[in-house]
Amino acid sequence: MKTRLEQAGISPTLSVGEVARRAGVSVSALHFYETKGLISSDRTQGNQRRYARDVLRRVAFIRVAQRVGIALTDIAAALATLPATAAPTRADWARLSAAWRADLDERMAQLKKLRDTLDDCIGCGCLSIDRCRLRNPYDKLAGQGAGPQRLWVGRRSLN
Amino acid sequence: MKTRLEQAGISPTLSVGEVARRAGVSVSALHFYETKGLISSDRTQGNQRRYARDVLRRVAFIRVAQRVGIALTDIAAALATLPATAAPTRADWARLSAAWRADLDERMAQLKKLRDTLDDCIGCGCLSIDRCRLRNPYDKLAGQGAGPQRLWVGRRSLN
DNA sequence: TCTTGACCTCAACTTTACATGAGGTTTTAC
DNA sequence: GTAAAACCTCATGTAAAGTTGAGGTCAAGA
Repeated sequence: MKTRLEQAGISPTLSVGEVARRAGVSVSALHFYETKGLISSDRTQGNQRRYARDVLRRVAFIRVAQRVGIALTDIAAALATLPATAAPTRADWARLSAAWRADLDERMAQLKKLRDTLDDCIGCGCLSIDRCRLRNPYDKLAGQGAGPQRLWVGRRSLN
Repeated sequence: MKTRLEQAGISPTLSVGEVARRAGVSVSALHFYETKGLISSDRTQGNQRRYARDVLRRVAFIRVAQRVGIALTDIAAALATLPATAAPTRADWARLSAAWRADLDERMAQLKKLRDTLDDCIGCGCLSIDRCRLRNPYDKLAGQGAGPQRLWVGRRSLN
């Protein structure tokens, strides 16, 4: 007997294939995220994955964060602050979001600076000297956990 | 006999070590950039690299571009539009800059959108549906060359 | 029931962007 | 003129973020 959700085509849990299709990522990527602890699943008797619906939110978050250049390990660290047991509340997400706000602000500022001054800055040669703010590869990260941390904005870790 | 520049500690060409120190990258990275065609050098009798001073500008450009998530192959393509023979003029850099402007604008907009709406968008679940603009992984790239091209903003190529 | 498509694990491969080390040569500084 | 520091090439290694494939199991529809 199907629930009303199921009759409406909405099952209470999702298979990998469903999540892959709906989140726009590959099945292997989902497996990979699971090995890295970014998402988790229950299993059926037959050992197949069944995801709670909030996995879609998590995966969306992962992709968006990756898109702004944040490494999976850092995303994992952030996601680890969400309750693993139940669907995170809005407040949980908001807290996580706040933790990243300073970092996102920094990235934005850098990008804006790059965009606004690329002509002048490169043209005048200031990119070639050490003091140019665009060239300074380090900056502060919002205290995520304890103490100050370093952020290499390129492709490295936040830690 | 040294030139006045040399007497002032400014030699007309730079060794790898010098470039590495001044540009804040490793020697092996410079070698690597050279194999990928992002920079080039003359050689001494003894086969050691000697760089023209504009290599500093190029390397600075490379790092900044990488920082905003652009892949080396794309950076190489952009740098290939600069004159290889002589030091690029300000206009050369400006042209290159203009070619990237739309892309940088897009990235900025995405980042801003992410920052501004992370709370609401994630909290309300809109990140989990397909229509959310933050989740749309494709967008247009400023015509760099001929015809429209696709941009996967994550870590993939611009092409 | 039975078959076909979706899943499972695990190992091996891929790409990007370098780093490291061996073994040998050049420059520079005294 | 010699020794140390810097450089050279080439091969191999590394980390991140997956992908691909083999060999086998599960589940849903006719």
